[in-house]
Amino acid sequence: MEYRELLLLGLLRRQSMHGYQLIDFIENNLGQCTDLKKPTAYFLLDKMAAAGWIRFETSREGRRPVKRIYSLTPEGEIVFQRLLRDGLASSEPTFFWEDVSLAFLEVLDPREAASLLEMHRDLIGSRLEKVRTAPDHPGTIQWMVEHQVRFLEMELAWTDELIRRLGDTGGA
Amino acid sequence: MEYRELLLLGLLRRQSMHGYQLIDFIENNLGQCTDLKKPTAYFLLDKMAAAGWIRFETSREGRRPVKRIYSLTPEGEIVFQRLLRDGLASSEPTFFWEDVSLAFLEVLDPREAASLLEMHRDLIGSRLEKVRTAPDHPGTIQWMVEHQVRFLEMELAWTDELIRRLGDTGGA
DNA sequence: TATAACATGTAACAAGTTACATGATTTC
DNA sequence: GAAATCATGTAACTTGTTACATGTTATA
Repeated sequence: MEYRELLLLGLLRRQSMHGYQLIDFIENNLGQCTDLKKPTAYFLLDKMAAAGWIRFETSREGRRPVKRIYSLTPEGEIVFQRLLRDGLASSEPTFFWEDVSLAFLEVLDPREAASLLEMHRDLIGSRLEKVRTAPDHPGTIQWMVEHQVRFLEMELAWTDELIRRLGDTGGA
Repeated sequence: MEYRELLLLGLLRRQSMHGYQLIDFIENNLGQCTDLKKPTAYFLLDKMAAAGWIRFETSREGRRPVKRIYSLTPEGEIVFQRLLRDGLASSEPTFFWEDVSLAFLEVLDPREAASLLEMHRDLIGSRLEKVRTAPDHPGTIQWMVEHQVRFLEMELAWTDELIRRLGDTGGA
């Protein structure tokens, strides 16, 4: 699924913007939920403009580099509607590659394993705090953030349980 | 992190095997938690053999293609131990790209959105059932599977709540 | 006056996937 | 005799990242 395209189309649908603005919004507001990098964004904007999904007007302030202000075309709206429906109804498997370490946990001394997992838990904890304390977003964008919170809470509880299990083994 | 390498090293550490056997085991036993494809596996085995992490003996049954039976070298053991510890203590952000659709949910009629989310939920439900009914695995490999179960349960509850929220909006 | 922010890109690389190629053996 | 399984790979492609390039304007 072309989620990056969907994201850009959806944001442009709400408001015409230039590339830098889009990237800035995504980094500052959705940085916890996405990771769309600058060159990727510019590349996709070019691609979608070539495909006729978006078009741009150029504008210039002072002698700064020319800005391209992108907006959705009618074809872009159709693509947006399609991607939105496809994305909602579908479900791609999520793999936790980090769990490969979990699979071989028994190799380590339970105490060392527990202390490593405590570092892991702390990292999750600080991410959770960051997402929780972030300012609210308008409309259903907030639901993206909420989902991330639920996920991190689950991860925290799960890691705590693993540490407890290791404690039971090690203490026995 | 080189989780695919860690997985192969860890499995070879428990038992020497040839490539096909490894891939077969991963597909049939860890198919719900990983997605290591055949060419990737063969490529990584070559790479790790060249790096001296594993070595192989060739064996042949009848006139079938020669098998390469891989086993860990002492250097491979060191790499395994390092990757294991790094992987356990670290934590990389998990992004839910599917949630981009969620961010623009308000665009749709709540009833249509709810029915699309119901399809999404059913897909998660059937995945959950599949993981739950899979046979148990020895040792901490089972923890990988358990984590996946926890995750899918969370996803199911979350999707159900979204559908309920949409119902509240639509009914009011 | 140096640094950060504004604004847009290119080029090279990395990782992994898909589709294809090869050929023997067992099972239906 | 056809299809599935055993066993190993190659080549081309896709996707996205990192590092680099360019030049302006506001801020410390």
